[in-house]
Amino acid sequence: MPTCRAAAARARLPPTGQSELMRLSNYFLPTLKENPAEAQIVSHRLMLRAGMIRQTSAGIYAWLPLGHRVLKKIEQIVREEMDRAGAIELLMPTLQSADLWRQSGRYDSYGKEMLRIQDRHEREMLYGPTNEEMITDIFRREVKSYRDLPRNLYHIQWKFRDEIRPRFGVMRGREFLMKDAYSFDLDEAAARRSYQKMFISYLRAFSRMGLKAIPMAADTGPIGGDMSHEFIILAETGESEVFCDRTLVDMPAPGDEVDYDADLTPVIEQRTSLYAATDEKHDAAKFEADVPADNRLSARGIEVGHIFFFGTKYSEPLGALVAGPDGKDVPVQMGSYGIGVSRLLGAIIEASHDEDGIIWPESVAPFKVGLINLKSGDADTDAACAKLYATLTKAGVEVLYDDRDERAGAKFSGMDLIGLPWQLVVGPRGLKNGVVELKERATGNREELSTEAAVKKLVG
RNA sequence: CGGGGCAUAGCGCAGUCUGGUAGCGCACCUGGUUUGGGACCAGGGGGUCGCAAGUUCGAAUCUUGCUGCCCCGACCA
Repeated sequence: MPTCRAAAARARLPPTGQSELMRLSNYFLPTLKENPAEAQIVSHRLMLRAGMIRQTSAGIYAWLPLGHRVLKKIEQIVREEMDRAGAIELLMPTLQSADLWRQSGRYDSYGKEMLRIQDRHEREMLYGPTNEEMITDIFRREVKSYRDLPRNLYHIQWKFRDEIRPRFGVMRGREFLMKDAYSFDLDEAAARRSYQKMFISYLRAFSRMGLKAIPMAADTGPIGGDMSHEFIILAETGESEVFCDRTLVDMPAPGDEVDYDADLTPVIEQRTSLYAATDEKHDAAKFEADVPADNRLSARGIEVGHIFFFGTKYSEPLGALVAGPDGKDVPVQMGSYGIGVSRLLGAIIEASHDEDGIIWPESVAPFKVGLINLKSGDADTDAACAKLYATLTKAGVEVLYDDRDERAGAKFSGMDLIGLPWQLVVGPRGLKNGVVELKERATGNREELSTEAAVKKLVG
């Protein structure tokens, strides 16, 4: 009965992602005490120091285990919010054929940012900087009728744009992970609804990551109108100058009760009626006329998402036609919606850190709890830690256990650096009195509790 | 792509001007003392000084070329 044996073997494996390997003594977390010279901004420095990434070429990074965990968390939040809004996940390749791009006319117009490659047959290929052509191609082959609309297809895939000057770590890398969604509708009114769904979905996704993202009017290119927004996180190190009504900053995102089938216009107008623009779209006169002086906020921001409607820009040249109710073929109305997944790590750190290190919002933290054994080798302390580790892990709490034979100070500062939301500190002195210490990274608040109370607090 | 800078041990740097065969701090290894906020003592390992050519008795150091990385600008999720 080989199947049974296999099942039994599988049952003995630890649950996904959580095992004894999450002991720091056999994990892979190369932290740095000093700042690498090449890192200029705080998020880049902290990501290097916290052992999250290492640069392999200009603007190209390897994701070390800690960084990889955060990347996956962010990716998952984006995925859940896309799915909730009715988008459908697929996965397109990173390498594309030049032919498609010739059809859309972008092969020549895209310029040197596009990384062009030849295969062994000297066929022209490219490493995709985006996927409008490819998704349109996939769509046009299969969808012929308005009855199959609307559809919104997305993937989360690595992109490459050969930036002239990559900088700021993962905020402006050449290779980056991006979620890009593409909507297909019969007419512009329907396309507007698709756009609105993404708008709401973005507000929710960023909010779940602990970010205050502000939608700002963006350039719509040849189409015009109000159908393009950038989602901006305010940060000193942001690349663009932004202007908006202060009210927008703390406006809460739509909650779980949001109904994507209902009319979303009021929710969106609540935001778009207030002034918000990046420097390219900024109109100083309008800003002063529309926004009371006290509410005028001019700051710097990081673009973490961009949504836009572009109508038939690709469907027409690529021949993505569907039959309407009248039986006549029309090009589909399309929109595309990007989120810079890898860039978000930098953005979150820019928005959430202090002089000691990163402060992860719980939803994207690589682990929820850092368990600190203050005296590895001490039988009682080891036993207490092992028990806490097992209990928490069993309850589904992600724990990174620092069981190394290091001094207390090194463990404290290391944990502060990597920024896990909670530090559970266990030492012989406390155990003698039946207590452990729980420190909240964000506030620095510490409290002494019984192990049971600490577990309850972390599990609850 | 234009302007500027840097390249010496895993990280941060000195040594280059004035050529004589490589050093400091952190990290790492061994032993000991320590142990509640990045310890101390002693010993030790690790470098074709980015690459190539040239000048010279001799090059990390001078010359030329190349490469990589960083900063400022134009461009972008």
